[in-house]
Amino acid sequence: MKLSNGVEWALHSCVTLSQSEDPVPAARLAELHGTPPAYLAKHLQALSRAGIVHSTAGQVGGYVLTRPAAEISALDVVRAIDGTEPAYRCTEIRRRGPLAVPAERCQTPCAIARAMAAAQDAWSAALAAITIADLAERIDADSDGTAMADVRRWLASTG
Amino acid sequence: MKLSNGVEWALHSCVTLSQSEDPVPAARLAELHGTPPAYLAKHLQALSRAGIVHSTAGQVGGYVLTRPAAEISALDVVRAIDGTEPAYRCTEIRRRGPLAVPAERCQTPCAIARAMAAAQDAWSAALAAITIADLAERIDADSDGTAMADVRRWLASTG
DNA sequence: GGCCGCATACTCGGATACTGGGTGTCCGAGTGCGTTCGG
DNA sequence: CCGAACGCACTCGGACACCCAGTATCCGAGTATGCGGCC
Repeated sequence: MKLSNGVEWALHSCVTLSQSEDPVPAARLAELHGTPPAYLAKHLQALSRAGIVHSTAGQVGGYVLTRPAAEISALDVVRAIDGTEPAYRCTEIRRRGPLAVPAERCQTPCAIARAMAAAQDAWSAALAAITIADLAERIDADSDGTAMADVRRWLASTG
Repeated sequence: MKLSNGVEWALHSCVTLSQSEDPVPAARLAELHGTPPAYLAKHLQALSRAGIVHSTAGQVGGYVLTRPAAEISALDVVRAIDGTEPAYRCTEIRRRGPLAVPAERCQTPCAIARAMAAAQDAWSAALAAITIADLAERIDADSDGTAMADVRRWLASTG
């Protein structure tokens, strides 16, 4: 099980966007995070499709969060990048082979699928409980309250 | 995020093995589950390397669980197949770019990495709480107590 | 001086190559059983 | 009749192709800005 690398970039980008009222171009986010600009842009498109960020074209265009950072969960971002499909997909092994279970007895999911789904729910719940605002606050705390101010200052500068 | 297909086969195989005292060849497990024999064998090798099953060669060889099914968690099986590496790997974005955090301030993991690790822990805990014996019991309950008996009967038959 | 139109530079968005891990398969090495031969 | 040696069939184990999703990149479409010209 491997999570796309873009998830990390998207989460950092959302935290950064939470510090700016004005649109921030993808190229600028890429510069700040030290990532390939074109590839980061691809993931930002996914965030846009998911309705997490709003994009504006033109000379002073860029990306802005569509709603307050406290209303965007880490789960929202992860699902936007990685998709909503669960990690475990039951292929209905029980309905194959010499001991195949007839279809009419497969109303409820396989017990193994239920266990895996419960684990996925626990994972999702943990991510749903964390918001972008929480992440920004914690990053700030890790740096004794200077990190987010530095980001705001850098975003305001002409680069 | 996508979980290897072999995880499903491995879990079903372990449940099946929990119903047999005698070694069960990979080909027989593949026949019961309707899976490609060679590919299933590959995953059983992983279970063997992880110490979950013991393999015996020779004419009446096959695979046997190394310990009671109640002492094998779903997490053990998943990790044997999928590896122990966490889904989210922090690439230390904070240490790159114009606002790079100096190394001496990176003693603790990034707040984002901590959040993702917490989610992974929740996922792992949910799987660790389920044993192969639990799964066998639930599958039996789903079938009104006939499934495991059918498996035992089929394994005992000469096929 | 104010307003309108246009060229411009910048932005996003999707379409296009490349690569690594998962998928699937095969054959060789090794082992325990059954048979057979000798005592 | 009993024991040991042999052959065998069956098993696992690792090494070898194939394919899709993630990785990375580029160029075209569209838009808000700023300037210049006109009234």
